[in-house]
Amino acid sequence: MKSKESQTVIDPTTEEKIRIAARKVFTQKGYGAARTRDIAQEAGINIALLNYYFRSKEKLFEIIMLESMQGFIHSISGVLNDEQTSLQEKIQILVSNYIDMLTIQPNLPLFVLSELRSNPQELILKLNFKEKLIHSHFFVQLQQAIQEGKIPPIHPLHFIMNIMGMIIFPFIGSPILKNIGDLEEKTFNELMQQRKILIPKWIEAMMNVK
Amino acid sequence: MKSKESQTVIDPTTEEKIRIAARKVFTQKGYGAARTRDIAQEAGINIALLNYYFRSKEKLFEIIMLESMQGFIHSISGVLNDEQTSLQEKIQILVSNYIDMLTIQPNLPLFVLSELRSNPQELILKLNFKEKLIHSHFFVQLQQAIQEGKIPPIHPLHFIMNIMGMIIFPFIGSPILKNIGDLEEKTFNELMQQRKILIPKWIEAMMNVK
DNA sequence: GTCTATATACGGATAGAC
DNA sequence: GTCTATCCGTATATAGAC
Repeated sequence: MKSKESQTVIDPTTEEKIRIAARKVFTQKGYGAARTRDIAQEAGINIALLNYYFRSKEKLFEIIMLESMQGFIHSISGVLNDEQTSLQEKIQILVSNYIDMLTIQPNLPLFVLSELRSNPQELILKLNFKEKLIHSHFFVQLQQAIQEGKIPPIHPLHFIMNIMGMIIFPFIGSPILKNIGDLEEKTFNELMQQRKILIPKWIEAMMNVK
Repeated sequence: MKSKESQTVIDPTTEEKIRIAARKVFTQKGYGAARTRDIAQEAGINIALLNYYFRSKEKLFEIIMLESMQGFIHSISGVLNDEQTSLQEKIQILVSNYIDMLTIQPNLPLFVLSELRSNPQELILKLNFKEKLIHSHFFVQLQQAIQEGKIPPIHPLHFIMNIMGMIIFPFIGSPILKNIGDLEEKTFNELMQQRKILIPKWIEAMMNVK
């Protein structure tokens, strides 16, 4: 007789099948446009069962959203808090990991950012994004570099905006960018791979601008 | 007796009131989550009248979307095709104009980019984005600079991505960024004003990276 | 746990009076 | 042109059988 543990490896639980389907549909369409019918169909079950497990579309959504963001935060907080690496090394690793993640889940940023606008405070506060970043080793190093005059004395948020913008924007804007550059999915991904090396160099160059 | 022309100045036509309301609601919520009831209420009229003028939610949406994107394209194509300005000058003006526009309409990019994902081909092709950019004086200058070795020989799209990312991302990510940086609307906008000067410098620095 | 059938609510659109 | 009242399809959620 199978234990619940082994089932999760061999064959997804019904609950997991729903989770997976929900993540897919929600990230593609957003909360408002997603239909529980689509999720149920994608999971190979029916709406009644979906509600049996998750009570409502809204509850299901909250769980998926929280999971997505926690997964993201978890994946970067290790890098941000590694006391053995320099600022430059952290940026390199961050850029590389992030681009790999987005190559697999290119719709995630637009989904998260869209929903954050509707829900503003709640989720952001719950995840305590701010404290996690500000108290990270990365942020300390960044401020230190500014104080030591190694980096121009501008608001540290400018650097965060630039790094995130250069990494995330291509994925958010991919429909336009692919059109402009006549790119297939494959070529687009090759450009993203190039950016793993290029972005850290660009950021370094920026940091020397006075 | 007022002519229709003078009415549009003194007091918006009903049709215009609906347009304005629709733009507001659509950009805030996206097509799927926007309710015609909300639009009607925002415009101070009722659904019947909305359908009287625009036949359906979908038709109204198409008009708003087209207007938004045409307005945007029109506002930058002048800059991109000014044969009197250098590449650097174009970037300066572009960044400045763009940031001013987004300060007024901060929700526009997320709206457009979200909808483009659902509708992929249709709108992008209709607007002929690609041809307009590729045949612009800006793009010619960019490629020329690469050929002359003034800029590293990477895909020109990388620069487009960087410029757009640095300008647009802060607005798209503003809920998170404001939270991280403990920023009020006013302080956020001050940072955006700073970026009008900073971004062109950063781009110049990047372009010298080999 | 999982299904079918159904209640209930909501949203877009129209009919028809003024 | 503008309104009120209403229709009808669709979406979420639940009841109840298996």
